[in-house]
Amino acid sequence: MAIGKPAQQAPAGEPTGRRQPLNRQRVLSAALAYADRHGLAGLTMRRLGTELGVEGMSLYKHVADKDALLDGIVELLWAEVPAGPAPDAGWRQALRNFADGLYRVFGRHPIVAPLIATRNFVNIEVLRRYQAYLELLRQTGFDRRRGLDAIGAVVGQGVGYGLLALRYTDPAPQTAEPESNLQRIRRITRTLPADVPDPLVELAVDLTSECDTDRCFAISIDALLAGLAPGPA
Amino acid sequence: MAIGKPAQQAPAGEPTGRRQPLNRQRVLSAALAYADRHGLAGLTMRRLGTELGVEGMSLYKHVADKDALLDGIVELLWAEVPAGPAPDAGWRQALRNFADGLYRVFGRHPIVAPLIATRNFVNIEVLRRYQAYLELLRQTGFDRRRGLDAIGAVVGQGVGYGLLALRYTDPAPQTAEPESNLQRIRRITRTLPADVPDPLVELAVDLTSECDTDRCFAISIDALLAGLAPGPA
DNA sequence: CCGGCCAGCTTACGCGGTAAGCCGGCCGGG
DNA sequence: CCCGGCCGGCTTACCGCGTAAGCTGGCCGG
Repeated sequence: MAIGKPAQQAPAGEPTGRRQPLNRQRVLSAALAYADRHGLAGLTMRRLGTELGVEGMSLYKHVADKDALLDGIVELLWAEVPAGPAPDAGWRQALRNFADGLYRVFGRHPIVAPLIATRNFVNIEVLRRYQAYLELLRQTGFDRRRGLDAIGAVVGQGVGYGLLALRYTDPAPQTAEPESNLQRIRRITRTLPADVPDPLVELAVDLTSECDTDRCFAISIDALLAGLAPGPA
Repeated sequence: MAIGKPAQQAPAGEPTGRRQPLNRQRVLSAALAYADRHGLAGLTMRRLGTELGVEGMSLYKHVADKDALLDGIVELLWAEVPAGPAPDAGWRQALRNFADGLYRVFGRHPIVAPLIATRNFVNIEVLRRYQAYLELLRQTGFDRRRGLDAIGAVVGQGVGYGLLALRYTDPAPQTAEPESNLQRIRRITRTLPADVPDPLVELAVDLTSECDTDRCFAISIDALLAGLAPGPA
């Protein structure tokens, strides 16, 4: 074998010996950060390894497999959502906050957040939040089932609009200077068949600029909350 | 080279010669069907090729690359949504129908439909539908921008609840006989840390059985539509 | 002082996407 | 009637991925 790194002794900074050992948390946050920057397709066990100064295979000591890694990322994303209602908030305000926090996660992690919608949904962070808000709802007179439905509705909106906002904006290039109008049109058109009638192209352009997803979200969460009410099923 | 299929002449059914040549449509629907049955991870260019009686590489004559294939599948999914308002329907009814059609796609293609939320959003089928419904809204007094917002809101709900319904149900096993209650608990718990408190486990179980996503969806789409109104921004 | 343990390393396998080029049959022009 | 080009499909080859299996060297409790 090659000698590997001869200096297992920490290069300069660690007290006792060897570098700070990995653990699930460090692996997951590194994965989230890496995917945020390099895209989901760019996230690879080997590359994540190098990022952490470690061989790819070593990660398997801390996550079962790549699926588990992705599920762990989802956990981290949920951890950014308010963990429970503010102490003085009414239930509507609390749920609005909850949904809003969820919605915002998509803005902060445009590339990674869709995992929330596509991977295993149930994880501790989710359960903790559901329980906290459910508790509040029960105190307000919701029965368990109605409460779960209400929370579900609110989560559905957060996720739905969060995704929609991304999709409307998404294929943005992220280069230094903003793209010209013509460039944008060409980019949008490229995935479409050649014979798309002009009005549809215009529509496509408007979709990425005219729509105010934030406002749509606010409006419809308010409408929803107005339509909900305590009581048994 | 190997002789390949010696009988290029159609085996029994085709008139002129060789098998019916592939085309984008056939490739896409085969891909959708295959992924429906074998999962997204199971969908492979080579395997899809064999499914179509063709070598994997041949598919690249009809789709640019795998990404384009997936985007094409999304197109097919959208094609299942009502293309425009029924002639006699009011705008609320039309939008409800639209959202509902979208929502149902997730039920019909539980494995594949999440692609709608994660891949390129803009494609012709989408544009066609947006235009059709936008047209109706404008006739009702919405200005273009408000109309787009309304459609967006409705789509957001369809997608959001569609996904949520899947996630609540999802990790179902699809074996012949239904799993025992204990099996289900174990399955749900497996992805969670070992020390989850019991109430959270109970919550997890309830999430997959107690929640009535259909009803949540109906309620909140109604609430939303009630809250929308024509007029300029 | 030493035995076990465990984080991380190495090797190796099968499979995925796809670039590049090849071939053989059909079809339209001479 | 012949022939040249075209085009659908085939072949080969490359590189990177996820991961099974086993190894190793240093730390730590006895």
